[in-house]
Amino acid sequence: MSVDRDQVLRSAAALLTRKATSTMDEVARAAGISRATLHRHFAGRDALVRALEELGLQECEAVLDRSELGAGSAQDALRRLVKEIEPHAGLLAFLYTENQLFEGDTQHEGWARIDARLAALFRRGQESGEFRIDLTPAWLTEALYGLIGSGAWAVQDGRVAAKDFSYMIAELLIGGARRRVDS
Amino acid sequence: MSVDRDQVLRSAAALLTRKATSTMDEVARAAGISRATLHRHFAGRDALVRALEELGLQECEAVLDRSELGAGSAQDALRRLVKEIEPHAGLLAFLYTENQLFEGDTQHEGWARIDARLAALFRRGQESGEFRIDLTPAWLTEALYGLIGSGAWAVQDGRVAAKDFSYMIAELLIGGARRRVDS
DNA sequence: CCCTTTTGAGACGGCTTCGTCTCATTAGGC
DNA sequence: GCCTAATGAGACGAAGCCGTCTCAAAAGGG
Repeated sequence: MSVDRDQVLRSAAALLTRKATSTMDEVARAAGISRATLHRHFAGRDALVRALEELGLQECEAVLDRSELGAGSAQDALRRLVKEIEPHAGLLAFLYTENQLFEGDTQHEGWARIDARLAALFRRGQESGEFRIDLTPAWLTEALYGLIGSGAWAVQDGRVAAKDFSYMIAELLIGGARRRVDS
Repeated sequence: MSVDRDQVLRSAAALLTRKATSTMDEVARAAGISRATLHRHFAGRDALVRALEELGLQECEAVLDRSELGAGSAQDALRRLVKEIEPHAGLLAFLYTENQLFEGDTQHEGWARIDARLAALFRRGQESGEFRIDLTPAWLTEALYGLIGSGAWAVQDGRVAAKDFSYMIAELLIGGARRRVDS
């Protein structure tokens, strides 16, 4: 009988990804439970969003761990990362735009850790000579977030095929649109 | 005495860019007018957003015209485009995320025109051999929107210098992160 | 088979925002 | 200097959503 908190979170993530302004009632219905039960597990909307943020952080940390960003070439590490992060792209896109709403508020420190790990990957690529040095690691990190969000929305609306998601993102981020003469 | 409608729109755009959930009262105060006057010019919040969408569309069309996307190399055309669109990046970012909220609703047909013109640019680059053909024009268009949004937010939060905005976007989109061995 | 725990349904008040309205004030043309 | 039109300030009800509460029903363990 007891509600699976994690499953509620995941269904909430899926719904809020599609419609970021969903009400608590819609979130509850999507999870197949009543609004009362939803409130018993999450004190309020803020608590729900913060729990989603926590979930997103955990997923990201896990993805970063699995991707072994320190191994092999930075390019391949980045490809592994994008591939691994694909299942969580929707949640990430939601959290990314949600963060823009918290104007003055201090953001969760966990994101600083994620940002640092991503920036370190780009910096490693620059130091090894794989990546160009005129694009800052901070910007590449930001661009990665943006492309993940764009990709998630484009797939959701059918503008891009789901199977191409990780390829399109990784290739654009790594190689850009220009046709390569070398390699 | 009479209120300058266009100026109200622009201040609303600037505010909503920073805080997409601003109330009508905040929008009015930001424009230096009363809520009553704001309502005299825009029937409601929906009307305001739609007017902003119209403004964004006009700006985009104007930018596309000024950029002369058909002239010269596709790369240079894209660089001109990004440079020209910079002043409107905030409004674009707002409208881009706002569109995600209108789940089922049919979006303004004007965006289809913009999309088509952008996709045509990327297709031209592919046909001329400048751009790779494994990234679809639709995805490149989507990625351009995403990077503009990310860039606008990154500049707003101070993670990227404002002066680097167009360079970072155009270079990443065109050349990617990989270091080029050839020219 | 009973008893405890969890859930669902719904009601309730409160809060925020919206859209409308009124009325006094002010700006600016004539 | 008057007259008209626009504006500001504020009140008002309506609507939507939230958070809490109650109570009956259902589940599931012992």
